Amino acid sequence: MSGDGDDAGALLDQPGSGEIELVKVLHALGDPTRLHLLRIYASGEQCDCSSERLGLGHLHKSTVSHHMRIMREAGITSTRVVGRNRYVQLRRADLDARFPGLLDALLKSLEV
Amino acid sequence: MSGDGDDAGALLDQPGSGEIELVKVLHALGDPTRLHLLRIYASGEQCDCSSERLGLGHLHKSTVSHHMRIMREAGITSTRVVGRNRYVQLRRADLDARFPGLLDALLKSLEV
DNA sequence: CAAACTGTTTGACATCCATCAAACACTCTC
DNA sequence: GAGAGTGTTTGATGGATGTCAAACAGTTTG
Repeated sequence: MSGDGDDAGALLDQPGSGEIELVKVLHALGDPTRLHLLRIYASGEQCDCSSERLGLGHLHKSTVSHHMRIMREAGITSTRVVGRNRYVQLRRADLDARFPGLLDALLKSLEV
Repeated sequence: MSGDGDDAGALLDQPGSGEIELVKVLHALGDPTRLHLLRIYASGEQCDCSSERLGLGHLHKSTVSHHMRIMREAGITSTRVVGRNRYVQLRRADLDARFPGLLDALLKSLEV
């Protein structure tokens, strides 16, 4: 059923847009797997955590969950719980507001 | 004396401008001390490693040397040996060429 | 309700990392 | 050349990290 009123799913805990710390963002992205995830989410994907589109088939599901948490707690992504799935999304507006130009520069750098 | 012909000092080993890897740069900057160093060097300083202007008096000199190496091997800084001093400098042009806009965005984000 | 599904949590483990301390290498100065 | 100065290298150590595996929790379906 639909639960207790949230028709779009509940949002997992995450830092407020003004609380995102640069050093945590950089630390989170200083890992190949999470940098790969940034690329995926930036392409507009909003897929669940076990999607094949993530390209993480070589990692255990608990490891993927671990990376998801790091990115969410750093303020890079937001996670919405819908049913038994988690939909992860890039916090593009929040990141742009806090660190103008950074995300765009990072995404452009990823293409190199 | 002047040594063997290098009047500006020898350059320590560093990756070529085309070999700088984004994930290594982000990993290097995902640390409070090194992010602090980035801010110092970006201000145009080109001081030796034990300068009080680095604001690292609380760290052992070998620890500072360790951070210097991480940043140099990531391609963020270049180190020139002059006499018994090491002059460290931000590789602004190389970083801009490889990752356009990234350094500016990072420095602007540091002001927040 | 039972079974399947999705993802988290906990534990274990090997590795990496930031830090300090001591020894070393190199350079400058006396 | 002896001593001082600057920074690196090596070793040690405690803490963080990435990974897997197993157990668990919530949800959907039969």
